[in-house]
Amino acid sequence: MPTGKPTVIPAPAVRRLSLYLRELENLLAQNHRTVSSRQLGESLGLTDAQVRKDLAYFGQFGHPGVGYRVDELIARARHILGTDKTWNVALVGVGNLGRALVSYRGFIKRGFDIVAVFDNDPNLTGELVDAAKGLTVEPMEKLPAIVKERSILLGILAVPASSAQQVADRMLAAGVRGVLNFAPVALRVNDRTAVAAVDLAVHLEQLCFQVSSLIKSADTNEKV
Amino acid sequence: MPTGKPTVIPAPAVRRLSLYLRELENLLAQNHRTVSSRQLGESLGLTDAQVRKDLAYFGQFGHPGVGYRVDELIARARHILGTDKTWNVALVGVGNLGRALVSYRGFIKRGFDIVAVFDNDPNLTGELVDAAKGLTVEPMEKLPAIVKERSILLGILAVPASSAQQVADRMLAAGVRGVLNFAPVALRVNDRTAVAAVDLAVHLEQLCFQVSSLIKSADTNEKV
DNA sequence: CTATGTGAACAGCTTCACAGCG
DNA sequence: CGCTGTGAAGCTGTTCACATAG
Repeated sequence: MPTGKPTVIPAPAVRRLSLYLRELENLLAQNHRTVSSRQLGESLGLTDAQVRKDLAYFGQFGHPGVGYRVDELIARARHILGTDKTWNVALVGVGNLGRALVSYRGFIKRGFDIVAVFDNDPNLTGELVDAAKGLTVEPMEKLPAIVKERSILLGILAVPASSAQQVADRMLAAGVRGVLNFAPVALRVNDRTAVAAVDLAVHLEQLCFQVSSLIKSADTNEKV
Repeated sequence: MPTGKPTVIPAPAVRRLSLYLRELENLLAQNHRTVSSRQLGESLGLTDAQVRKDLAYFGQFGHPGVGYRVDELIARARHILGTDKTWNVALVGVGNLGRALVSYRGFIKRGFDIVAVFDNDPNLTGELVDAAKGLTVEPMEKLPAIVKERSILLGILAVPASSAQQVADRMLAAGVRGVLNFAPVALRVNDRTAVAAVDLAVHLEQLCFQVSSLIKSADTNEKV
């Protein structure tokens, strides 16, 4: 028997799928029943062809002459991304950023529940970090037990760069399969594990480059 | 006279330049004098050819037989990205995330200084958000004056999705030329302005997709 | 002999344009 | 008609392989 889905999906298409999903949820909140590839593309700065091609990678769920049914497409996108069920997440590092992430409401809305919080600092152990959930800070020693107990597959790393690799290693040893890394270092992990990185300074830096380019080209046009 | 630098630089190369710079600063801290394209690539999961090609877009600053001088390359990369001088930044939205970003140490290290903080909520006005800098929360009405006064070109948006567009509009009207958007919506801006977006839930979602793929392919291999 | 810089080959992604369906 | 799905074309980015410099 040949493979059921032979096509390999381009990484950029997967990234955009998240954005489509976000936009679709906004549309649903505004009571839109259907949306065309043109509308969806416009709101994200993409062409209609791009949207159709992307969605076609994941299956055929458009309706010619009508567009895409919003609720249907949301369900499909969630299923493809894996967020049609809630994922339990562990967070390590109770600094300013860690605390903000624990109380960030956007996660639970999209299928992620931070169910355990760890820190190396014994002074923080037991501190209540989320009153609504009754979440308190656990010591790192408890990581393996809690990860297994609560079926945690995803981890958020909000520790300083200097300890990021070592904490990541402990997460993987405990059974975590995906790490969202906020520390400004590249992590080394085995090929059974996925890593996504968010470097806040890098994002500002990229913005800064874009702004510099804008300013420079404005100057040039002025002189011409 | 023809254009001095005819080549247009690929966006992925610019993104990677930030990562090279970060890695180079780590190397400098470890007292490395030079680095080869192979070494630099390995630490970031890239090929040596990719690194050389990227750096060549920005100029010729390698030394055949030796590699790249770390301090020299850092200076060049900073100059290209525009972070060889410090940028003043305004932050809007003093929620959990906003507070965490104000006290994030990673920004100043890389050339970004949050010099003003705003919030819509009058109850927050005057609150001290950064003791070291003596930064207090300003009301939105003061945005235009303070942006001009402190030569602010970059803004960080840490407000709810529902008010993000409107706050962005006010930032642009005040003279901000680049916006780093943490709200989960696509912003509409004029073409004189740059936007970079960080959607925390989207990053987790992408991670989740990768993990699902890993688990799925492991299952498949097991059966074969 | 080591390591860069770069044309040329290759791969992958995006855009085009249109057949086909509701 | 309107709008999707999709081969084919076009374009952009990556990898290769080697001339060249120290």
